[in-house]
Amino acid sequence: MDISSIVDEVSGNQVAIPGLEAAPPVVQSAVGARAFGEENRARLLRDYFPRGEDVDPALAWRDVYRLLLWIDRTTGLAHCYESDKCQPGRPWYARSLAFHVWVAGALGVDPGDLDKHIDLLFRNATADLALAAAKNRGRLLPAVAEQRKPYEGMGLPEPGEDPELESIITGSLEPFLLQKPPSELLRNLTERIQAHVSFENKRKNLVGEGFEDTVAALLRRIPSIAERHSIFVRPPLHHLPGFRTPRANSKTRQVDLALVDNVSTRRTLVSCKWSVRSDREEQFVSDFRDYDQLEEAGQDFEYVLITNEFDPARLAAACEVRRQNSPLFTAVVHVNPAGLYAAYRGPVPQRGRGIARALTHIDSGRLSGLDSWLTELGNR
DNA sequence: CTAGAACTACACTAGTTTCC
DNA sequence: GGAAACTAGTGTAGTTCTAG
Repeated sequence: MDISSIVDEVSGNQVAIPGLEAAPPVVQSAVGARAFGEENRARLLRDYFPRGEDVDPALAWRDVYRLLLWIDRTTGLAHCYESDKCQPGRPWYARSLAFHVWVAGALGVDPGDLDKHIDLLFRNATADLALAAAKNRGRLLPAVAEQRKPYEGMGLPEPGEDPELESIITGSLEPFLLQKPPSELLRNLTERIQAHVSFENKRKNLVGEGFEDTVAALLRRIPSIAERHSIFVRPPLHHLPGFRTPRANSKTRQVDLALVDNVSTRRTLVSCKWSVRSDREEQFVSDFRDYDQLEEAGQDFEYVLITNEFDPARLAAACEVRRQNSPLFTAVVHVNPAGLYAAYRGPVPQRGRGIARALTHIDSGRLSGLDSWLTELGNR
């Protein structure tokens, strides 16, 4: 089937021009001990954005996906949902396919090349991490020798040894092997495989605050917003006007992101969550209650959720959750609802009550996109 | 009635930050 | 310098609900 026809169908107003954009290089550079730390993330973001260039609110979502979206290794497709539910044959595989094709088209790249154009933050950070790890390994070698010394000659396993994995490798390759590979080589191979797998587990440590940093970086590069607002990343609440310091023995409260309008002093507290779990929906309400209790100016403040969640039920729940007699969130913002459309509608008809609920919220504007939220913010 | 969707709850990994 | 505390998002399993 011709891919471009699907792209046209599901990508809405985004024009797909496969191969148009050159893949940005993954660069390695010197870094301190914390590859995923705030400082290194800030540096990676500075490197990513062209110096002195403004961000177009309508296209900001592209930067979010280029920086943060990743390929699920088990399916080879852009990640939009838990990997177990995305396995071939299961319902979310169809949605992942549709989303993958949509996002490639919307970014103007070939679906087969998408991996080279996204996940820049993590790929650069892990390159830095690998560098730091290589440095550390050599440093610890003398200590390792010292620790193992008393047990010399007892045939203790070497670090990194994984007999089961080794037997899988040798077992499946046996018909093609003239001889058993040297154990040194096998251990090296298993270590590399383990490192490869464990890299993926580190992603969650970057996505959380990395998403907050990315949104802040975008806000700062949109002149109509930046000129009018003070932008705070993970500020203690009492650093914002109109919020008091917590009592001596209670913890200081932080919020993911905050915007304060310099003219009207309107305050917007933002919760940035790449994805949402139902057991953390509770947290939205209790967070808000805490914020509300620290408010001392007697003024309303906005509470906004920015997310890339794809589960329709969770999105609908976020749109519908209430406190007292009004919606909890002033706005619920998805990185790009067109991606949701692509996944839910796709070439294969979708069923399910959650999807219908989520689509209602998109159509009504209750669930908005980063583009319209940023544009509206700039036009105030 | 049944398969799949939705929900719930907890486990897990691996990072940063804080405190001594 | 290192342990403990904290935080993030994801994995996963069991249960309940619901559309066809």
